[in-house]
Amino acid sequence: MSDFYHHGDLIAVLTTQPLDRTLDYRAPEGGCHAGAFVEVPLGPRRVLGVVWGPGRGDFDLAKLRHASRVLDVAPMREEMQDFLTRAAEYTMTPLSAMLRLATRAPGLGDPPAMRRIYRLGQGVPDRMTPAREKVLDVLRDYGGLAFTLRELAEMAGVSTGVVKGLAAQGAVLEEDSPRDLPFPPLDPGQSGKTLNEDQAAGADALRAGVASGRYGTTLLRGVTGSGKTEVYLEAVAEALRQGRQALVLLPEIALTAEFLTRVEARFGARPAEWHSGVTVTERRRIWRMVAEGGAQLVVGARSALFLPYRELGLIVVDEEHDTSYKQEDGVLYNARDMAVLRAAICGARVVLASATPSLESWANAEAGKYDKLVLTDRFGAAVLPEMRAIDMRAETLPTNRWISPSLQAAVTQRIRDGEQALLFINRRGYAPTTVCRACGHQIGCDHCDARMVEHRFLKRLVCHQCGETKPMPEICPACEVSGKLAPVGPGVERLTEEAQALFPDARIATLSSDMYASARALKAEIENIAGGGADIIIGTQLVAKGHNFPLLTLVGVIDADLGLQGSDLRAAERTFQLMRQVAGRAGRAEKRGQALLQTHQPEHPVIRAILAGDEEGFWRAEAEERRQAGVPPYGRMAGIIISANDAQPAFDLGTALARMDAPLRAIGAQVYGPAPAPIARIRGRHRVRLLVRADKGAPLQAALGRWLAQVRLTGSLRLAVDIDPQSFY
DNA sequence: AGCACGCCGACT
DNA sequence: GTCGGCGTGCTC
Repeated sequence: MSDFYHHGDLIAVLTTQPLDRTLDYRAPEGGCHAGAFVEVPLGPRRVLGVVWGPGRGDFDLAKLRHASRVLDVAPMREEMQDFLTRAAEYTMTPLSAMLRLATRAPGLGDPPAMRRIYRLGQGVPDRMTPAREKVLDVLRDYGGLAFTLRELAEMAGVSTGVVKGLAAQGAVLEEDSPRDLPFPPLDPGQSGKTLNEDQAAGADALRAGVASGRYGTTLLRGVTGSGKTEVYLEAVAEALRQGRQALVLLPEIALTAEFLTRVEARFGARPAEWHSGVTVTERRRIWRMVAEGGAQLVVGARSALFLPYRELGLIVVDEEHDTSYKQEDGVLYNARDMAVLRAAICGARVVLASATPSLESWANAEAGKYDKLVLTDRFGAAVLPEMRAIDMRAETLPTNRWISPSLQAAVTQRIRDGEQALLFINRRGYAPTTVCRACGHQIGCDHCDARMVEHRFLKRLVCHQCGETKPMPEICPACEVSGKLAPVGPGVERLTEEAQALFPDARIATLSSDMYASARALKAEIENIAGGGADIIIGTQLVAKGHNFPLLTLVGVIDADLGLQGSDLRAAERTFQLMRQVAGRAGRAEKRGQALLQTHQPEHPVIRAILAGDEEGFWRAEAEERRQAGVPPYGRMAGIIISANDAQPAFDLGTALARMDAPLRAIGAQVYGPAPAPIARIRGRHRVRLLVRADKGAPLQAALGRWLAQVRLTGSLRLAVDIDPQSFY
């Protein structure tokens, strides 16, 4: 805490308001440290800000106002300021928007909140009643622990009045305690699962990395069931031993529950859990405890990267290839890349874990920028599934049927043997399109350009883009003929219908995120299935994400060609990852599994690489194509999204920008477009996209800055830069 | 982000 | 004449 500003000193404050610079203020009464969270007057309001440094001095001194007060939270550390600054520069996002990500905790300005808790007292109640007895029993059972009024009443099965009555007589003690309690300590000394030779060597390497106390990234590769989690938990243990904090990022909230259980088994307590589903009070507690050191391990979604860690020693990015690490609205950032940036700034280690790494990470490891660790052995006797293509050109299928006779026979066999089969289709709903057989009209969303997807389960049409729903119309909205609207193509619900017809005696479970009211209901169903509660599982992408089904020995991929078409440069990579991931489901336990891919192009290089299990071959071929084309990771790309209330001004601005491309040409970059953006209309706004490609070492952001500074946005025009865009089609 | 200021069409 | 639409600019 070297930089201290005395009352009245000139300070620069970064506020959460969307101003792309700091504002000068005078230091508040009592002074403040650099990094202090302060409340400052701005126009008629008071807003949250951080003391970023000494004032710039370029504003009329007479107009300067004083910061109102210093908030009662730990000041932002210099490394966090660095991180936000560099993340803002990289993503070309205003710094204030980055600060908003870092202050997404409610009640930051409030004094530490207290709450009333109840514990066992010495007093004896005048009269003992059954209800009172129940309350005292609960407190005795939990030896000395204290609970809130509601918790205690609920546990005892009595009304809160009973607890109050006991408190009035001293049989129960009423106390005030801070609401934001530290998390229970994790014990790295407990022994974890027994590791095999391969895993033990991996764990040693990761531990040594953490112990070095210096930045470094390790790509941890291991097929499903190879014990990746156990291995990187040893790196977490080492960070805890060093007294440093650890962060584990997971791509999907649905995965956290299972992971938390594993952490509890390894370290004896549950870590802090951070994602959008966590309550407001819990978020506040986590934010404060992370800053004060009362949380050693955080498990969460990408936004956990912006918590105020005091002493971060390790970041694990699990399933690092997962596309949901890329934030696609608001601040556009890739949590995997930001994790590496953050670690580099604060001297932490990064572990990127995946069975099927992204090509970016694979290339970084090949180039020696990342360490490489490969886990090969699987637990127990299970081996990789046998993978085979079903050539759909040779199968005879009636219209509106998608399960081939070959796949049907394989499923029947597995059920007969008392095993489970999974049918994978990456499409939610009943049918992806609804077409009028009278006029050919396809029902689209009124707000977007996306097609509406029929969901029979919800009895509505749903737009998967904006979430808009409407009832299924009786008559065609175009030609007004009634009764001619027909579903086209398969979705997970329609596949379930087909499976019910083909396997009438089988117990069929459908796993699709929109069919469960809550994450808890979904988790319960997953557990039920894992315990043998179904013979056939029909699922979307959801099942590709790490759940463990011990009885599952057959995976049938309904449409392995989905994702191969299109000009998306990552299509092949994603298809490969998805197939490997799904295929990894089968045969995790003792039985040898099988994966069957229904495809119309069994000779396609991606399908062949999957079938051959030739990962290195796939990556090398794909890497070479990208190198030739000069695209990521062998070149740099940025998307420019221009949006407006009407399509024309957006297109005009795009065209104008494409013409004035001198700043881009100066660094050897090219512009493509304008073209309608991947989603040409969102919530009534029209979107146009330009793509910029540059060579690997080119100063892309600086050139983009000079290029875009040439235009001014008027009216409803908005412009957003997407560095390293994920979708190209 | 808010909020004020300011410049043009529809109303009392 | 004035009320109010929102497009533009400022906030230390």
